[in-house]
Amino acid sequence: MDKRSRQERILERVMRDGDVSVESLAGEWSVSVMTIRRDLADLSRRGRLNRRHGGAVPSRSGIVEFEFQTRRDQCAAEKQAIARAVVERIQPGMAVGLDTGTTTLEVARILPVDYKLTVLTTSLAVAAALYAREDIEVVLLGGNVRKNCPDLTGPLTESNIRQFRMHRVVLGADAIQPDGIYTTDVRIARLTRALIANADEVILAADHRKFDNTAFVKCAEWDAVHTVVTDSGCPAKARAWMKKRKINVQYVPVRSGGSRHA
Amino acid sequence: MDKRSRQERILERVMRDGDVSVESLAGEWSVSVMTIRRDLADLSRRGRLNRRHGGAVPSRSGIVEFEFQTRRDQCAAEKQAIARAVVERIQPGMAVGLDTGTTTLEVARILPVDYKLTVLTTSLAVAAALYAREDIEVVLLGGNVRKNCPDLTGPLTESNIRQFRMHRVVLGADAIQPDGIYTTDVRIARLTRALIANADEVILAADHRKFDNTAFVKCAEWDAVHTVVTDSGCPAKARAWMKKRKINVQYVPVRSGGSRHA
DNA sequence: CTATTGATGTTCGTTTATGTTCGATACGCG
DNA sequence: CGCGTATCGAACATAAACGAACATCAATAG
Repeated sequence: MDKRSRQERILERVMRDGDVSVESLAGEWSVSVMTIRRDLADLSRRGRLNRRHGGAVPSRSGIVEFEFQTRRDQCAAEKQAIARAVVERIQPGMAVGLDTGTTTLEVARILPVDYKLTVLTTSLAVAAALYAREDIEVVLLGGNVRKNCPDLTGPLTESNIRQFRMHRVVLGADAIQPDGIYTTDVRIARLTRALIANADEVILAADHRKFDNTAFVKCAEWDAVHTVVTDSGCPAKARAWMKKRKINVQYVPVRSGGSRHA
Repeated sequence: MDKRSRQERILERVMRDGDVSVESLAGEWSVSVMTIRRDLADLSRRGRLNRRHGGAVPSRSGIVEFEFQTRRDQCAAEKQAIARAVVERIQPGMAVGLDTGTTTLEVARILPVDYKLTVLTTSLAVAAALYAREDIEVVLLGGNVRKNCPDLTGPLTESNIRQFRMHRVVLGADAIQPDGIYTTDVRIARLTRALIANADEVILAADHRKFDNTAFVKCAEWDAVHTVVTDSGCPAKARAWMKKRKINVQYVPVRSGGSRHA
């Protein structure tokens, strides 16, 4: 148990139990009380909890609202396969806009080397993934950092997007319905519309689960989307209405065991 | 077992076990710990896992960590002391601009809780550090992600800065001379000037080593700086010319043995 | 064959994480 | 309020881990 994970666990316990004692924490991982004291001092300094004599209490008085992003990535294999199909639609030298989300993040991770791409994104995770890439120019579109989600939104982001024309824009989505694409956050929806308005070609990358989901905010009509890339788990019903509407869809085959070996 | 496949296996183990130690990995393929360390540094730089003292843990998508991969921070103690002095000059409700650099990052890390601050920054590290803070609104000023340094520069950043008026701006610097403040990157210098132009009060936070350094680009004249916060290791010569110029300086005491020059 | 390159191992000074000691401080109780 | 006890944190100590620099070896190119 290293320092960082121990501090995370301490936070979890503080949030769950309301208050914790130095002694009990020290016992839990068999470390000295001094180590725990240092952890608490650390966390307190960063505003994650409040120190008390003998222990600590949650920082926000009573309100426990810290969601740890423990939710595992459900369709990891599908997303990787989709990402591979998406990058085939990206040519060297292009300016590519990457939306926020785990699927687009997967796209960022497997962008081919030496394509001399310019990537524009609102996602801090995408920026982090591409940060070390010498061959890619990364433009982070400024804005307000969203809580509980590592990305940028707001009027600044919108006006920034309008300054760039992109050859490709890769969109994620929370829900896909016959009447359009949906997301759960109105701020994200505004950005999605801005991205679409400034893209030559819009690619929607979404695993099959998105076809069963519902979400609040419509962020695009179908005529704005040029290509949909999804996996072969896409329900027949969805395939039917997409075919009917002549939507250009690519179904990526996914092996049930996931992708092995490279 | 070549490097590439070994790194893939490392990733598999990190994902499966949740965390791994350098030692155990080294044992697994009978390679030196240095090789594993290099592998982990590699993978960490690409965002595939997060480094921990003694090993590594999975990088959960949604958690962003930017780290300065530059050389070890030499004046860590001084910077922390300086940061403490800087935050005393920040009041609740303020809009604070934080320049890029390790000193300003330290300021971000110890910003008091429940000050309801708005922090504007060009530093991805600062944004990542404040990301979890519910009580702070973080605005990341968009721009091009600089290579080898987790921050944003370029015309977009400059025009973004001009959209905000800040109560305080905390600057770092690479070199401090009698005729002004210097930095090594002309892009950063442009941003520094923009920040100064939009700030009510400019605080220069710099450890004593900066007074011995030299750098290429002048980014500010002395009349633009309202306060300098440095540590007590500041050379007498620098103290003299700052006094002569009536520059408002705060010398933060640093515990014994703080500075170990070569 | 030799020069070059990339991966790996080795050395060594530095940093980090943790434990221990001890005087100062805070708490609880009468 | 005063007292005893628990807790605190600065200072010191130590072992492990770290990474820069250098050395070595194998594969490859010229």
